Amino acid sequence: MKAVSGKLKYLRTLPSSVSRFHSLTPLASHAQPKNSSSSTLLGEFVNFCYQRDLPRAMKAMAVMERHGVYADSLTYSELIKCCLARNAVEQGKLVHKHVFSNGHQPKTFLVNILINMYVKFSLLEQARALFDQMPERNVVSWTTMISAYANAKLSVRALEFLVLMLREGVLPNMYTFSSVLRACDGLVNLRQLHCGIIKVGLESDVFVRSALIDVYSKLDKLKDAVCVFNEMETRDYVVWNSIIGGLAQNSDGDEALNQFKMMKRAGFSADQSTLTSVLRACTGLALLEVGRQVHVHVLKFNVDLILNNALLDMYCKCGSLEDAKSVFERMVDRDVISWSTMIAGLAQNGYSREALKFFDLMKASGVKPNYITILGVLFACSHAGLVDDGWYYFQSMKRLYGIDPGREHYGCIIDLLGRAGKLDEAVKLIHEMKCEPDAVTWRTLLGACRVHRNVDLAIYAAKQVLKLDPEDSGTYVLLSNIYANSQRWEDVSEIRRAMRHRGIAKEPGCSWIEVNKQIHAFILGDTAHPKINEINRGLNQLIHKLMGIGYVPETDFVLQDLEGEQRDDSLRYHSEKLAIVFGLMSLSTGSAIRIRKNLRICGDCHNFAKLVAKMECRLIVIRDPIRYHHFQNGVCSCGDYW
DNA sequence: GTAGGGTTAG
Repeated sequence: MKAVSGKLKYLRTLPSSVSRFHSLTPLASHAQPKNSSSSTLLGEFVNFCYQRDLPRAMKAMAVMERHGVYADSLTYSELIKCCLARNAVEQGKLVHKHVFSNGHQPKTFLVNILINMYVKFSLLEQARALFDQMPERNVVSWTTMISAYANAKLSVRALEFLVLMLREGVLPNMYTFSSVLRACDGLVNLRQLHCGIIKVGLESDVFVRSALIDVYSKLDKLKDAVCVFNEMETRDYVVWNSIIGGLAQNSDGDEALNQFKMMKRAGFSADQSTLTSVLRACTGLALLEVGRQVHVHVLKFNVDLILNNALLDMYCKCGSLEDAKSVFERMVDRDVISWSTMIAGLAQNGYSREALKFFDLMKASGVKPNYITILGVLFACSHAGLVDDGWYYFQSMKRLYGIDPGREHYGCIIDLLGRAGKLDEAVKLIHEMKCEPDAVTWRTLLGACRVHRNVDLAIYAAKQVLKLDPEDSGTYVLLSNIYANSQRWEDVSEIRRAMRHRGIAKEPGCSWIEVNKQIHAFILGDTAHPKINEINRGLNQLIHKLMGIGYVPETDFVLQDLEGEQRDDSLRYHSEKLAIVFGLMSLSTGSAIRIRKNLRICGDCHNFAKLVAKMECRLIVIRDPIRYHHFQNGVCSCGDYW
């Protein structure tokens, strides 16, 4: 065996030169390396690497190591790519050992690739060890580590590495910033980073911009996100997706849909991410018909799980469970989110038994429930008044599924006990909670007090709500009504004073209905709708007809008007009543009337909707901020508890 | 060789 000449070591072989080695006999397992020349050995190895023949390349590499033969960095990078593609962790480690085995320090380029390999194998410690040993680290070395930490949600470490990098005098590039932005979980850091980006002149990079848009919207700074978006001269489809996603996730569905139109106008077509966000916007706005239109485009991506989950949720939240079930049945894959969406969707829409059946099916299919799944299950129990089942699931969730009950789970049980009239037990549970009750917890109890007309406890619960959420106008109104009903005028004026002092005004009730893919909004006392006179006439006639079958407009609203619209002459014109009449006028006979509201539905409107549904033989679905009400044949799916 | 966007509750 001839000694290997220095020239041969780290011979630079470009991919275009691969053909040079094609004529060489491949290194068979029985080949005698002793008879092979160094160049033949190397040639075969290079060939195997570029052919992505991992087993043979690994064998050849072992032989080379025994003979002190080494290839060039580019060939090793091909081999590492091959290990990554095959998820061959052990082989990857051998390559690492091999390139360091001749006592030479490999090129920075190659070490960066090895670090990246460990990162992709989720072996962060190995990546870090390799990084620490490097005599020289360039921007790629630093960015690879920063990106790894950002992916692993180790935000502090990612930011720390940026600082260390700057201290070492390495200038971050657009890759560094788009990586580190993902690790940014505070506004102060974000503002600093944004300044840094502008300072080094990278603010026009599309990757950096889309990351900025994303982080600003995740930190609830939508205005800043929109600002970054508007300042852009060139936008690509990811930038569009970032802004549409940001808007949809921040409950600005209108603007998300608007930007989606602009995106199409700018010549970009929607991909899975775009459609997911558009569906989320439809979900928030309860736009069933627009959602159905989007569904047609979703069919192109029928194996995309996230997109299908968003579609499921859209149908559930728009109150069309038949569509949701049909999508669910056709899905190729279903994960815990698909099942949880169905369980919560069925429960919220009043199909508790079916929700629990889905939970059994989910377990049978081997999918493990998570925190949110159990919430849906408990919600289903509380909705159907299944006190024992609810308790069972609540008390066994830790043991069976390893999930600690959180505030929301307690909330479901408080609701369950409250619905069953067990108010004392509900209060006891609040005091026994392992986590601090919040405004939502107390509001849940307040809801139960409203249903069971427990004035003293309602006052107590309302005070607790206001301690934790002093801006909650609905609770002020409710408390003031309770005091008024008990002739406690001093307390009434105290509440009004507090409201004035804090600048809290009652939010006007608003209902939305979708007709011909257009949203029609009705606001209490608002006469802006072009057909308002016709609607008012229709409403008066309808009320007259309903009174004939026993409708008595309610006047006693204390403890009924939980966050609902005002109790006065305008009661007759509550926004959902206007929306129902408009629905009757505009939608074809027999089609469902679907309405979304910003406030809880009041007792009178609830009664009104039940009777209209019966008299007109219509399904009326009203989604308030908490619950869904399906009115059919004179009854509501909520069982008159909300 | 290093980078950006999407799903369940509240």
